[in-house]
Parts: sequence; structure tokens; C-alpha cells
Amino acid sequence: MKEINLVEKVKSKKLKVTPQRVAILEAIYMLDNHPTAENIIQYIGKNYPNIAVGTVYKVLESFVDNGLLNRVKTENDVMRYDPMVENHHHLYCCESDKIENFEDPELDHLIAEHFRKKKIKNFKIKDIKLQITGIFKNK
Amino acid sequence: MKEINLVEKVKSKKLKVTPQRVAILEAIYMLDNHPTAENIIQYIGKNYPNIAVGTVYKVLESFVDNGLLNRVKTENDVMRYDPMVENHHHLYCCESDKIENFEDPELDHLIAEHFRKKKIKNFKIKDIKLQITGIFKNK
DNA sequence: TTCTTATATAAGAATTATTCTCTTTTAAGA
DNA sequence: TCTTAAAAGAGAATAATTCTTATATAAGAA
Repeated sequence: MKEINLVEKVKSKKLKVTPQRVAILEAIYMLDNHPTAENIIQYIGKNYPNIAVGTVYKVLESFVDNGLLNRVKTENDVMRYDPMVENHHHLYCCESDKIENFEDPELDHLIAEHFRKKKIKNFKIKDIKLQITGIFKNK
Repeated sequence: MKEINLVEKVKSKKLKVTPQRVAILEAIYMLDNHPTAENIIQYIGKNYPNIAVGTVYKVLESFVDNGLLNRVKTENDVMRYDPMVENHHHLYCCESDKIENFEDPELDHLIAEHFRKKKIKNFKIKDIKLQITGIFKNK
């Protein structure tokens, strides 16, 4: 992703455009496996060795609050970040920490139809996410 | 759940039956909202004020390893435990920390059929879990 | 029943991810 | 260029979980 787009993304949320924010957003797009805060710190450490850990967490928080990122739940207690904010599901590898995004509007429709016909008692659905666990092949 | 069943559950996995293990398993069944380690410690603290925190975590780990419990992912970084080990989904309340189990074999079938006809490229599915977020009504 | 031993527990230190505090710096509008 | 609210830096604080080591105990063997 070009620098200019990163800046635009930050600007579009009325956040101050700082080099740290641009570097962190870039790292997330480059790393492309739903990185942890630590992954990000390591990645930007090459050009930016003095960034404060607290800053990274604060920037990530502001990005999540402003809809530039989503947090991704994982089995262990490390938070991971996803630059895809549109509705989608996740493929989890059961042999590694790989997570891939997954979209399937047809399936979404199927599930929505199912719940339209057969509501859950005493519960109003806001969102449905699939966690699909399995094994990635020949990659 | 009766004491005897708890003991049997522990025994069935060839784990030593200790008062701590029985108390912890009982707490999980009694608390019934996918408790955290802390919830459990608080609950059993009434009759068992001296149980060590580390023990609770070790017992939970052994139960998970032996299929008596499952871990449940949450947004924040606290692990929760689920005594239902059969395949099922979760309803997450977006206004509180309530989590409820949800079973719908018809839906499972629908989804399985969908993926039988339309496979995911380069991915072999092992398990599919739905995280259904929403609001619990009149409860 | 008593003995033996692998396993479990207690206690608290250590670790790890994350948040907080406070001071200094800076982006961006006036 | 000036002003100021917001951001960054540095590192302490917190909170959940794991680890370490000495002691205790469940459960099978004798």
C-alpha cells in the first residue's frame, strides 16, 4: 500500500497524521497475517528503533476505535489486528498461528435466511462470525 | 450436579481425584456462565479459602487437555471455561459478559452441505464455530 | 492396612501482554 | 510563526497466567 493511501486513511478519520501512525498502519498491511503488537514493533523497528511500546498500543487502540482496524480473538492471550473492517469470517490454522480472512456472501445469505425463519429464543442477533478451523494446504 | 458424577468425570479421564479438582469442576457447573479462573477461585473460596491460584490454573489446564472442558475465546484477555465439550456455538451478549451455549444441528447441516458443494480453496475444514453476537431479551 | 511413588498442591516469585502516568514533543489550524 | 490540543517517549504499574520448589497426598502395590 502506497504511503499516500496510508496518510489518507488516517486523515479520513480526523486523526493527526504522525510518522508513528503511518508506520504502524503500513506494518499491519505489509505483515498481512493479522499481526500482534509485538510483530508490529519488530517490523517497524528496522526504520524506527525508538518507538515506545505504549505508543503502539495507543495507536492501535485509536485505529480500532475509529474503524481502521478490528481486533481478532485468538486462543491464547495475544491480541491481533485486522485491517479488513468489512464484515468477514476467519480461517484459523490448527497447526500454526496463521489466520486468513474469508468472505462468502452466499453463505452469509444462507445463514441469515435460516435465522429469519428460525429465530433464537430471547436473543436478538446483531452479528454472526464464523471461526473456521482447519489446515492450509500447499502454500 | 451430584458429587458422585463429578468424581466419576474426573476418574473417567484417569486423573487423580483430589478435593481441589472436584471443587473446581463443581464450581464450573454451578457458575454456569463460562466462568473465568477468578470466578472459580471466588466461588470455591467459601469452602476452600486456601486453594492456590496456580493450582486452579493447573487443574483447568489438565481438564482442558483431557476433554472435560473447553476454553472460550473472549474479546478481552481473560480466558473462560466451558463444561460443554460437545460441538456447539456461542451467543455473546454485546452489553454484558454473558455467554450462552447454542446448538442447532439443522444449521450445522446447512453449513456442512454448503461447504461440501463449495469447498474453500487450499483449506481443509476441521471445525466450524459460530460466534453470534447480540442482545439477550427479557431474562 | 501400610508402603511407595508418581503426581498434585501451596506459596509466592516470575513472566508477559497491556495499560497508565507524567513529561516532552509535535501536527495542524489560527 | 504561534498556539494548543493531541500524540509520543520512557518507564512504572497492573493483571492474568505460568513457573519453581518444597511439601503433601491419591492410589496402586505389597
